[in-house]
Amino acid sequence: MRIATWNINSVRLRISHVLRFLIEQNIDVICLQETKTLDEYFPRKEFAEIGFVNQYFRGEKSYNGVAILSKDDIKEVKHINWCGRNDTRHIYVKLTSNIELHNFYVPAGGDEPDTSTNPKFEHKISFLNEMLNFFIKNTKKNKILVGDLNIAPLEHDVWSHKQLINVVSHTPIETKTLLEIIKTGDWIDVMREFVPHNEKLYSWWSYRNRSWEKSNRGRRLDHFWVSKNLFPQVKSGAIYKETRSWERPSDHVPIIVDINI
DNA sequence: ATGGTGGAAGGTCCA
Repeated sequence: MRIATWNINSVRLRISHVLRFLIEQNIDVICLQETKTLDEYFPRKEFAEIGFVNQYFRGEKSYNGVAILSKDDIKEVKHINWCGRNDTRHIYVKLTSNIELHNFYVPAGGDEPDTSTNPKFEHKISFLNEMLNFFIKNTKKNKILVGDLNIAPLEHDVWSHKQLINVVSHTPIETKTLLEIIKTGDWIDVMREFVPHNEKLYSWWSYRNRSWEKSNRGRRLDHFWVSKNLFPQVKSGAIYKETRSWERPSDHVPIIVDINI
């Protein structure tokens, strides 16, 4: 089974990109973040026409929004309202193989990395602490967690560890908490099993840099984790950078993982 | 130190 995750920054604007990607890469299950549309406007028909007939999504106008679309049946769908907000940042399903697949869009956190002055950063840290507590209690096997987690946890997940150490997405409180979630939840950070920790690895390049590819000031904000027991079944993991060069791209690129299930 | 761009909006917030 080939599972992908992608923050597409508007599913309606980017529908042709997503369809092209799904077809060209022969994806079976796609997890989207930042769909940015109400459910009534979600492009159901376009996805169904290329085989993604099982569609589960939660969206809102302008902000957030997550979706899990699958060619194969899905057994159940749920979500959690993290931090007591109904803000469409999470959805999870049970695949027919009984694997629980979580799709997250973690708050970006605003500019100032100070929980006492910046409510957005406070929200992000609270969200992470709730994730930590949830996955400490929920240590079942057969889980996958993907999404835009808006944190680049390792030194070489950013173009300059030194210059970004006080920039939201790479501050110690964020990276420490994310690594703690991985550790206590018994997760495997799949992409870092395929790319050594001393090599740069990014999934996002800012729109604010026109020559994004040449300057290559990226960050690894998007993630694909599997519970430890599943990792032997993972056959490949790749960040599909090509989409960043497509016309009017998302600032994030997809991750593709092949897993025998 | 600042601003750079893009998306949903149709002003302004968010990333």
